[in-house]
Amino acid sequence: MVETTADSDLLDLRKGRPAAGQDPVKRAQIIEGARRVFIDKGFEAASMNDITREAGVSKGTIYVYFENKEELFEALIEEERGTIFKNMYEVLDHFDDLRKTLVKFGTVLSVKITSAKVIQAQRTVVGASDRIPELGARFYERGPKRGHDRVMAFLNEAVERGLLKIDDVDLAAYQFTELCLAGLFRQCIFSYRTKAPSQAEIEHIVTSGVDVFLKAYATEKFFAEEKALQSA
Amino acid sequence: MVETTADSDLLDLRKGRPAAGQDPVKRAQIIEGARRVFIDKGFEAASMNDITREAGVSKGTIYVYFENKEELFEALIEEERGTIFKNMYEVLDHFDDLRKTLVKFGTVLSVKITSAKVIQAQRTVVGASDRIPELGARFYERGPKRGHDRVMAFLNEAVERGLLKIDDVDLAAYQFTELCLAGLFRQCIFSYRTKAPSQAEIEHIVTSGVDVFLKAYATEKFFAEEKALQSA
Amino acid sequence: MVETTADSDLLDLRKGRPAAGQDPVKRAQIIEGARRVFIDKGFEAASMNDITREAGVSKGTIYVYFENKEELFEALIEEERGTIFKNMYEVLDHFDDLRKTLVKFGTVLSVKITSAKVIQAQRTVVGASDRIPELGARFYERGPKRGHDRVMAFLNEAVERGLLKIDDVDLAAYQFTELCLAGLFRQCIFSYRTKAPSQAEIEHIVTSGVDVFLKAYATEKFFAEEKALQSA
Amino acid sequence: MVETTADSDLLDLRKGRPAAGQDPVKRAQIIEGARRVFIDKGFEAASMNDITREAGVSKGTIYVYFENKEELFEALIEEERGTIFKNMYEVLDHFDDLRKTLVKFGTVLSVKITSAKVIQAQRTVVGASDRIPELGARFYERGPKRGHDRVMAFLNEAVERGLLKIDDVDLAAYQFTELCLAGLFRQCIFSYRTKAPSQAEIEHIVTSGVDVFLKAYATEKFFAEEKALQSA
DNA sequence: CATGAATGAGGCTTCATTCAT
DNA sequence: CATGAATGAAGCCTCATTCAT
Repeated sequence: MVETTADSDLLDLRKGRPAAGQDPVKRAQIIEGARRVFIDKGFEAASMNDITREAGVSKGTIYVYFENKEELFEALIEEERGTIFKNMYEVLDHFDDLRKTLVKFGTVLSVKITSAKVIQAQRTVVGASDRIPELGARFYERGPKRGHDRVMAFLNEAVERGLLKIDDVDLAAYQFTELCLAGLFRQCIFSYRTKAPSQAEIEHIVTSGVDVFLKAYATEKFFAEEKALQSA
Repeated sequence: MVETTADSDLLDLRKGRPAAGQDPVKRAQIIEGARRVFIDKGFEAASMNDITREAGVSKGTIYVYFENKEELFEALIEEERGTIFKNMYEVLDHFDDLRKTLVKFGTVLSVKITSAKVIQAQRTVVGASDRIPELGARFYERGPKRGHDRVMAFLNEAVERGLLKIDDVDLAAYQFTELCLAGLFRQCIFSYRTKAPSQAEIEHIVTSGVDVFLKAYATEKFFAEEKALQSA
Repeated sequence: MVETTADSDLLDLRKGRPAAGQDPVKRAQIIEGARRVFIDKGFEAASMNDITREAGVSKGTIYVYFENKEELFEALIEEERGTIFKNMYEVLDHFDDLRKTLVKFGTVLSVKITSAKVIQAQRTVVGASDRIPELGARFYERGPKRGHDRVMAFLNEAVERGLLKIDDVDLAAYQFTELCLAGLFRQCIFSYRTKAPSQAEIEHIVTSGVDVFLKAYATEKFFAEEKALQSA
Repeated sequence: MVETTADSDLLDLRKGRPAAGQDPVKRAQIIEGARRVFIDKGFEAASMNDITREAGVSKGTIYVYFENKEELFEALIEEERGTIFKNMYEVLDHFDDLRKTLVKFGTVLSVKITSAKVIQAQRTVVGASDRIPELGARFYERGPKRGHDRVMAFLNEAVERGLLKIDDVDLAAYQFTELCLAGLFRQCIFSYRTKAPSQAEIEHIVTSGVDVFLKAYATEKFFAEEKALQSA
């Protein structure tokens, strides 16, 4: 699925100047300025003047492209969400070695979610979720929730192949994700960790998480196949 | 452990008449007003006037007790943290039946962390963590982190008793906690869930989480004892 | 008398291609849009964007035809004045039965001046008269004042015919006009009346007004003739 | 009837500082600044900054005393109305010589309504009546309308005394007022006249107006008494 | 020439903080 | 000391006007 800026396909690329609020370059420029300011200061503390300065556009122009501060913020968050979760689930597309796939995906997930940029964006969303609850809900629904569905689909396939035995796949998918993040998310989002975990740390956590997950849900068949593979 | 207002030990009790900002009753009154307003509206949207009204104190008085809005907010968060995490770990104090204890503790933890009030408080902290990173760090360190240490201690005891076999107890403690929350925390904090999970749901999640945890870490001895107990 | 756009005689028609701001159709189009917006919202609250939209012309084009917002407004008011007072005095052109003529004219005058559209236009002019005093002055001079002159001329003729006896015809003309409006103008312009008076009400007022006027100024001759006419 | 600033009687004059938005001196100060600016520029063109400067109070203070710009404006207009129409009708209180009383009252009325200050205030009200129709309506109702009622009462008394014979006293009252203003109001409000009419001019108009009025409505009895009085 | 996107000064309003009472 | 009226900087947003296309 391709994540693009909303409406971008409506833009006519005829010669001449684009219509008001239609120039994708300028829109991107505004969003980029907004990103720097909003992500850095949060919704309330960010001022439209700051964004104006950072984006290098005039105040009036921003208001041609976005109705008001809140809408600009929401557009930014949508963008961020698109960027963050893009390409995150490709690993799950080709069913290969189960353990390896889980580790690989868990690592990608963990690295992404705990990267400095993404944490800051999530912090911004959380901070604004009180004033604009739908914002956080939409972010979660179109971001983490979709990822969760992909994980469920993947686990279901593994069940069908007789490699896993799971009563509640929905719950198991959550468990898997949490095992891969094991504390990192909360630490990061509360600024307890001020920088992203190292690759090594993440690998350690994910390997262990997958291990726990498989010990709980893998079938005899899975372990037999794995043993066979290793002795080969 | 005694939970007191931060800095309270810095207050000097020299002389007879209490110095400015020394009356603990008035202080509590201010904090209580601040709680209602800050938790409800978030840091930026809350106005000192709101707090004044809610606390029933004059503006000047607030400024005697707290340097400024930010400091008042920080003091409130300290208080909240104390309230939230108090009495949360008592279950772990008496080592009894392992599975039961884990389920009991996991339930308490999950209920607490996902309760509407606590989620809102955490959202407020997260939202402010960009502007005041130490705030979130301190919150995490004195709240969740301490809990984590208690869990570690508990797991270590179980290991010593030969009931669990764990390589990395620190990591296992995180895994346990996350298994008990399985997705709930993120769902709540992003306002995807707008109300706290039901008791039944939490029990389902915790039971399953403990199960996974024990399948991964429990020893033969543990299972044998458990079987014996059940057949008794 | 030819009512044209003010200044129209200043437009030079030199050369072949019409100079900037010369196309009278486009000019009318702009004025028409301006009318709808200015009359509806008043000078300050009307935005050039509104006018642009309403007139179906681009902003740049408006600024070719009119120096700025104020000048456009003044041009519009000139137009309005022309429209309002055109054909208002025809009744006075043919000297016929005095009382009937006065009633007929008074009615036309009263209906016109108190019609919703005209009241709104006058309100707009009055509201702008502080900022642009000449605007109101010109409006009055070329509108009501000219009407007043026509009334004076008519009264003079009646005096010459021996039907009226008037010391100060100028004053009498004002008195006549005011008697025909008897309170309506002030009520309308202050929005105390929110809709135009009914035909019946106006007729009642005008009939009475003319009666008062004639009792004060008509000669014996007039009354004798009138009596003769009635008994015939 | 005493016209005072709204709520002024609620002010407690206890020692110390007055409550927020309660200090009548400051309130008057703000209104005075608002008067200068609003009356001079009209509602829309006046800026709160102008008023701030003119009143010598800070912006915040204005907003303690008045909800917003519109409310401040309305308060000002109420004040103005009170000031304008105060003491205007005292002449009618003691029934004395009819013609003299009418002339005296007509003069007071005419002088007042056409004074520069009052005209400007009325212009401001008219200009704002499009945006805030109730404002103009209230102004008219509590100002000119009340005056009209007083005139009606006076005329009724004269009718009862057998000095006047009037079918429609309501209409006659309007006619009387208009005869006393004979064109002046419209001339002033449209800025055709840029300064108030002279005392002599007003006397001329009013004398003539009363003459017309009496010729139309006075009884034989009135003229007989008047004749008797003069020959005495 | 017409267009309308862009500008940025300036409008109304809020609110953390101060300080006279 | 407590109070809360006053301050004024700064926030969001509008709109007359310009000028590149």
